[in-house]
Amino acid sequence: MSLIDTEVMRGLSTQGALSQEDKALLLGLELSPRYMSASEVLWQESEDADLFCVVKEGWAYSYRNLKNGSKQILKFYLPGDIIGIRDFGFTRRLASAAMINKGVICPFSYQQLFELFGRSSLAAGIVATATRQQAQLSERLIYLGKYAAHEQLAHFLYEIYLRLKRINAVRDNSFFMPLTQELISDALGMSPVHVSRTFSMLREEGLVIRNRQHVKLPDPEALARLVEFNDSYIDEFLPPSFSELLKASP
Amino acid sequence: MSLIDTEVMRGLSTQGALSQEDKALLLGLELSPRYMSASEVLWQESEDADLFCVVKEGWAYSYRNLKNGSKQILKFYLPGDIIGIRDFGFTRRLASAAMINKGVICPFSYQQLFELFGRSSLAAGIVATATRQQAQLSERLIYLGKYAAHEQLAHFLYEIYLRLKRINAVRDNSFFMPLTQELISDALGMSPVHVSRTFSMLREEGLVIRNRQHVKLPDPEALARLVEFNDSYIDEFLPPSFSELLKASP
DNA sequence: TTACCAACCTAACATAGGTTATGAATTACC
DNA sequence: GGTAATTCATAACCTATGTTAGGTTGGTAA
Repeated sequence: MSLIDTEVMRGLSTQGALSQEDKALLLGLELSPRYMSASEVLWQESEDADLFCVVKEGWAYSYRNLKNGSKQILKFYLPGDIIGIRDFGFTRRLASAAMINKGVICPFSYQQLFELFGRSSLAAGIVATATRQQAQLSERLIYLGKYAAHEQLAHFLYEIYLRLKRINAVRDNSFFMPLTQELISDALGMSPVHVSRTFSMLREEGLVIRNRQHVKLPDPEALARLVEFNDSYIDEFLPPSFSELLKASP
Repeated sequence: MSLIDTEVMRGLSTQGALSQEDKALLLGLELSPRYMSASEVLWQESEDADLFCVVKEGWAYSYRNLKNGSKQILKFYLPGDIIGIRDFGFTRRLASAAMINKGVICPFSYQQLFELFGRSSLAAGIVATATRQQAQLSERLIYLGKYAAHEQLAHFLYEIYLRLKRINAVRDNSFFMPLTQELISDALGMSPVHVSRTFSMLREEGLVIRNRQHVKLPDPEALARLVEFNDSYIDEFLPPSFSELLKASP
């Protein structure tokens, strides 16, 4: 069983348009398979990310450990699935990964993937963008799953705050946010009434001052501590391999 | 303000490695900006997907309308963000998108993006894979946000069922699933006890028969109806532009 | 000014799901 | 084979959040 049988190849092959050259290229990427035991860890959150894997046998999953001791599973991987492509575009793993039962995985290095992209650094950039958006989505998934309403809202506001700061739209810890509580409720999956209640709570604790579309976070760091915010998914630099590639391009 | 100021460019520019040629290429992609009013819809779910947009002014958001009349917001987009890249790799929109307040957006066609990828159909394949994974994640997000436990579990099981069917691992509506209820609870964000309760419920309704790692769905379609399953995100063919590109490659 | 409407707040009540606990069934390990 | 450790089922109780409802505020238009 080779990469030909994986998800990518299935996608490409259904169109009957994969050249022999491409197939050879892909097979060239294939490193030696690894035999994994049940529960064996593929990688841990925040380790260096330099490869992805095709799951050949067995089931695996990716997950994040939460501060309260529990964990949120992001995805289960079945035979033929690719695991680890999510971190392509980041220097470090955003989530841990482990086997469920015993199986076989086949690793591929990101470096080789970069080379596939050839001279177009733009392609890599687009991929990085898509990847980042996915990372933000994962972050939200985690908060929806396991946190209380006030933690969700705090996380949400702090994320908006960081994203606005990047584009210089924050002045004196205040910013413009054209969202109604109803919109926020649709985003966080809670009722509008509870959004209001939760804002009141945060206000009483002096964490958020809100007047219609004007929001002030008197102590952003306190908010961040409340939610144990991990901002690497918002603002990370490109990994070294990216910049190497970019500098090499004419 | 041009694409240079967007997320992609920020990422690439921080490394100081974007060639004049690349910049010119990007600027060439830029179509004429569109002035949008508040609440104006960019596109609706399941429309043809053929472009993405850079939000230049104003806020926007992507969302899915749910069967119960409410909606789940997937993401808010601030000035400088790219909206619609999520659907790259699909023929149709997976979510709707609309403005929040008035603003300006700048559309780019997918077709041009494909051409950027140049001759490497593999690059496009990798992107498509990453995109699909993101789509599955979004689907989960929606279920975490707005649905009751039995709907979440039904959706989860039906998704596993479909993914296993693709790789021929389903026999007589039965399949092997090496997950404990605890793992499932970590994935769905509910307590293990409630997973058990919910399995009991589904069993009593004759929808799911489960014996340890052996699962049978006597009537998969009934399950699918229960959750109004949209399987386009699992099993979609590549869009026409992809196959054109692939056939054109030597 | 007046009327109207959307956004928001707060309260009272209902309920889905969390928590804790106990026992039964399976599986893993000596 | 026997013992321990998982996994699962079910029950009793509790709490966070949903629901319904009524009132306040602020903006907008006639």
